[in-house]
Amino acid sequence: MARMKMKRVKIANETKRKSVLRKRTDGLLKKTSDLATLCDVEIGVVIHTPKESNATLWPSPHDFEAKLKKLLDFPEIEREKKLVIHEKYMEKNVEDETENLRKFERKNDSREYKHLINELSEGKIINELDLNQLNVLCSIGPEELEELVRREEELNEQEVHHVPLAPTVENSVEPDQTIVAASSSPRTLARQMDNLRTDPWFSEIMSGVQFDTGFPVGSTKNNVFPPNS
Amino acid sequence: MARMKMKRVKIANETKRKSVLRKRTDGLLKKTSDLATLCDVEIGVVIHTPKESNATLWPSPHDFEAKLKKLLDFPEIEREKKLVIHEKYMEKNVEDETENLRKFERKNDSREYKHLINELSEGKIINELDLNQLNVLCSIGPEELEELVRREEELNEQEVHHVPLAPTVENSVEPDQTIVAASSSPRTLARQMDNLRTDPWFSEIMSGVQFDTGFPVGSTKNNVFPPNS
DNA sequence: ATCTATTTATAATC
DNA sequence: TGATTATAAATAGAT
Repeated sequence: MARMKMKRVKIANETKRKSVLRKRTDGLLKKTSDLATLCDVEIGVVIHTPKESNATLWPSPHDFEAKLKKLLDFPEIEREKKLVIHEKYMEKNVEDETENLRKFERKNDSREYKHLINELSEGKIINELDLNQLNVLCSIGPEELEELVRREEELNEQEVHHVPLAPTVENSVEPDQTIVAASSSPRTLARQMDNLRTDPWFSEIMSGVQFDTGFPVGSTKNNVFPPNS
Repeated sequence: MARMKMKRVKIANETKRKSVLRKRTDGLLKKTSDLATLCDVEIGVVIHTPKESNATLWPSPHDFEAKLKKLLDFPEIEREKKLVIHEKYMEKNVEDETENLRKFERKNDSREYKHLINELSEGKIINELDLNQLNVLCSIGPEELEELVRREEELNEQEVHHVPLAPTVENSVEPDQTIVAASSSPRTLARQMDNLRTDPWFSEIMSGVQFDTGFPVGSTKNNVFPPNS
């Protein structure tokens, strides 16, 4: 930022890292404060340094708690529907922007989703797909969906229950790079997909990606920000 | 910031305010991401627009929830954390500082927690208590807890299910402005309290306050709460 | 959504 | 730690 452009990787030198943490935390919280004031929104921030045994909360612990409570006290389902995410700056997703774009450019490549359909037919569960694959999944049209259903039925005739259609959520693993589509009740793959496509929460996620990459997934209107605005 | 220096007050024009919200949220989350990467820290951000029924979470809702769950559901892992507040950019906290201190001064007043026990016995749920009351709650010792349990049991014998230990969420009434107390599973009051007392997240909050105000809640060393930490 | 003139944030240095 | 300052980033207003 100053004097020199920094690489977006963990700072090796510990002293420097701590210095940067202090300065940037100040900066971040100032911006946070400004945003909260200017736009009349409530913001909570928690910064936690794993190795150090402390966390920074913004605003005060009391207010932070209140904000969280507001959020957490919504029933889970309702809460999910209210969430809008910014994938743009996902943690550890900084790697290669080019690679990202390249992947997204293929999203309309029919071969891509046909391959996906194959994988899905063969039992790959939606939970295992990465964001890009989910993105491709979104571009699957009605015809392809029908095909998917057909192939699924074929498979089911041959070997019932072989396909793990109702994956359980694995809480013990932290799927940071993976969006997990959790279903509480068993569904067929096609049903699962359809649910996914019409799930507002998922829509939000995908539209968030869309916004970030500039590659529309669904509707182009009012996706990322305040749905009610 | 550009073209003109802005006043640090709520932007009157709504269109402009929303525009600024969008832009600055992007900026804030980019800085958040940078900080998390550069300094290898975990950061959670929630931006909530009171009148809108959604919130922006960083990182993804999934990861954000995972982080929270870590704090809330797995006490044993995060035991020894101490909160540090940044007062620099605290939201309007000046006014009630005195009030805060005054309340904390009473924390060791036994009458205070006996009154609380009364209220609790009468069905007041923990979620409804404010931070100061929770603070008092913390100073309740084993004997008092037992008494609390006794009284609770008495009440339960007399009128089962009358005490709203597990309130339902009222979604139809603008929950954005209200702190809704929801428990996913019914608990006894004593259990609830015990959970609270051993909840590291809560501990953090309380010790953070302690740290913040300079008024020790419990011991000045480590935490207010039961060892294990 | 894009484009600059400016304001901010901050990396390096002391 | 706390300043200083040259430079990178963010962004207000206009398009």
